[in-house]
Amino acid sequence: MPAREQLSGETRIRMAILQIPRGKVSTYGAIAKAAGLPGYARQVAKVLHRAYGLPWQRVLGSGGEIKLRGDSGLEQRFRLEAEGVRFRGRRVDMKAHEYKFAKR
DNA sequence: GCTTTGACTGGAA
DNA sequence: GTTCCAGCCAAAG
Repeated sequence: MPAREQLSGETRIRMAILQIPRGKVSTYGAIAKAAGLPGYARQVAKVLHRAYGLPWQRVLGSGGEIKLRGDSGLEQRFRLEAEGVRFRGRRVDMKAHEYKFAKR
């Protein structure tokens, strides 16, 4: 298999997102870092926007805040609650649901 | 190949 | 709580 360094940023980001288990969530910054690309939060957002087959609902902004607007935001919240994720106001209870990526 | 875009972040006021 | 600002940089057009 190819070394991680040869994979595109998009691919790495996708792999990181796919590691998030059901009932857990993560943030843009954390995913970028887990993908080996610290500071690429915006890239994560763009990949998610395409999100072919990715669990996009498990990705939140810093502090567990939903960054989507309108319907998408409501749907995200709805889907997460269906997985057992608890909300406090407009944020997810990160203390209970933040996913820590495995160490390389 | 240059310009725009982006579901961001963290700090300051 | 808020608004504003600068930084990050690949992917899309």
